Amino acid sequence: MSHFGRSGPPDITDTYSLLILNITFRTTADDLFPLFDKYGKVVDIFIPKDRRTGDSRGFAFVRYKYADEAQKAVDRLDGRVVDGREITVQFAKYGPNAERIHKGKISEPVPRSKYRSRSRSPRRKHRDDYYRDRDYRRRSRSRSYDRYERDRYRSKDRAYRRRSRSRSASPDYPKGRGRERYDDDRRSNSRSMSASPARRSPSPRKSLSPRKASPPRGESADRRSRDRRSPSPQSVSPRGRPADSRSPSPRNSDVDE
DNA sequence: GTTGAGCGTT
Repeated sequence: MSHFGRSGPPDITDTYSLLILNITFRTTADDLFPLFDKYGKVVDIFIPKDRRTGDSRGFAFVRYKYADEAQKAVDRLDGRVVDGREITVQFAKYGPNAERIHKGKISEPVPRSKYRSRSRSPRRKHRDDYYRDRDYRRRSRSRSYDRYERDRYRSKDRAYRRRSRSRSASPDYPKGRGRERYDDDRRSNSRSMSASPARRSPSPRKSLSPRKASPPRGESADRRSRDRRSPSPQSVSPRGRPADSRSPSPRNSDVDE
């Protein structure tokens, strides 16, 4: 959402995106706009928000009209304290205009600024090392929203990932166990769908009227109807993965992208 | 109400 009032990405014909990291969770585009607009022509500012709470994720994207201005903003705003937090400004690596960056001469976001000491962020080195790993995985998965949303939705996963990368980078798990858990999840999922534990009545035998007593056939039909086709691509089943090796169903091209 | 490595929307 741009704070310009438009829906979706505006004109990205000749815009350079900057990634703003380390911003506060309360910082909005309105707060960043005047700051970045001072150093150049800001086309649009976009701050990803969580799907659940709608709160900022802690980083923002600022699109500049010209590269030189963007570069200047990076040098000027990188390390600037905003709302009591030191933000990190750098060129966006991935995005709708990533090609533009590659085509341009800014393909190297490496801090060549000699006039600025980078000794304030020792964390940068770590991120640089992780960049290739994450990049490789991202490219391999070819933009998977299911995994992305799953990771974002489970705060526990986030903490785990954070810790794992900070301590040891070898979160290897036995494959056999994974398979077992997968089977269990599948069965559990199927069971939960039919039983509806979330809204299960305390006494389904007595409370419900005999007529209203749901016939097992109706529920089953409903469940299968939903199971066959995902109601919405956004709310895909948490553990429900599309085609699997054990599911010999002919996949269509509509599922992919 | 919390959290702090990261990469984006109709």
